[in-house]
Amino acid sequence: MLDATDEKLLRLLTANSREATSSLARKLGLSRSTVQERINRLIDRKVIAGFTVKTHEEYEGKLITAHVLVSIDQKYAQQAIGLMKTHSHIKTMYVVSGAYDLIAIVKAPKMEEIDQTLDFILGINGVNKTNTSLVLSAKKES
Amino acid sequence: MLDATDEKLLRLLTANSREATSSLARKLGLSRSTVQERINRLIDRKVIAGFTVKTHEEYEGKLITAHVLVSIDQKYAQQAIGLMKTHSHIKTMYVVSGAYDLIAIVKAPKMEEIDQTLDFILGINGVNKTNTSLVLSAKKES
DNA sequence: CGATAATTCCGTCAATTTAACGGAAACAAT
DNA sequence: ATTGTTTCCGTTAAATTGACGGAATTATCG
Repeated sequence: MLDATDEKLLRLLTANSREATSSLARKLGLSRSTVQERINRLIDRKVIAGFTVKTHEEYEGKLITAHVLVSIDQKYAQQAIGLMKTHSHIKTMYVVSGAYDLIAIVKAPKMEEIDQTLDFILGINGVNKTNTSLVLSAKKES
Repeated sequence: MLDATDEKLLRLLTANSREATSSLARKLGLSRSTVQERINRLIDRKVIAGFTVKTHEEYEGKLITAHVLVSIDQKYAQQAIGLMKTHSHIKTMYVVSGAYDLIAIVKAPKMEEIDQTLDFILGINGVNKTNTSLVLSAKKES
């Protein structure tokens, strides 16, 4: 579907969508018109939906984020997921396979609330283990 | 902080960050150079963090996603992060505190490529342990 | 295999856009 | 009124773009 050049182009545009087509072309070792066509193709093929701004969200930026891996007894899984869904600081949840069963992305303005959310998760019936990683910084954002 | 013009400009750029400065200027009723300055000011004032690509969820949706927790020797950390940044299937990276040091979000269309990416990560100097969770489904998305 | 179609690529030209100035208004703060 | 700051503008040479037609490469199929 996407060849290596498309992916590199996509990465460059993701890093800076305002970079001039000519500049992209130089970095990709292609002619400017080719890059132009590739971008148009990516748009036509619905790979690229558009170009936008990344804002330093005063709000989002100030939130503390934690990735919480959760291990749950299979028979309590649905119930636990249902409960966690309702918690306001649990922003995203992924059902996964691996050493854990669920990844919960927790965001809150204060560490105290992150703590309380972790306590909430640990208190849920069927949850037997968690592993929390506090996000210090994002090195690459898509 | 932001005047009405800045907000309108921000809205235009959010809709299409690749729009030419001249075109923005016409829509805003300002000279091109003024708009250029305003954009630079927005960047300097940390309102705009960057310009990026919006991808279609249909495309994103077809990708297999894995959350990879990575444990790295502190002294190799920067080097490892630099290397991982360049890998096309590593879409996002968080520096974290906890049992691991880094979380890499890996996305690829085929399981094989996920595998290869994990091998790539494990092969990096200083990486001593990883823990991979394959995303089966998202139960809640922010 | 060979012919044909489709895709990807490139160079080119005229028109537009950009970066980088210096200086004019507008606005505050004394 | 004066000084300083911010926002704005016009101007230039240099860079970039859009829009071609056609070459080179890859697929497709009879």
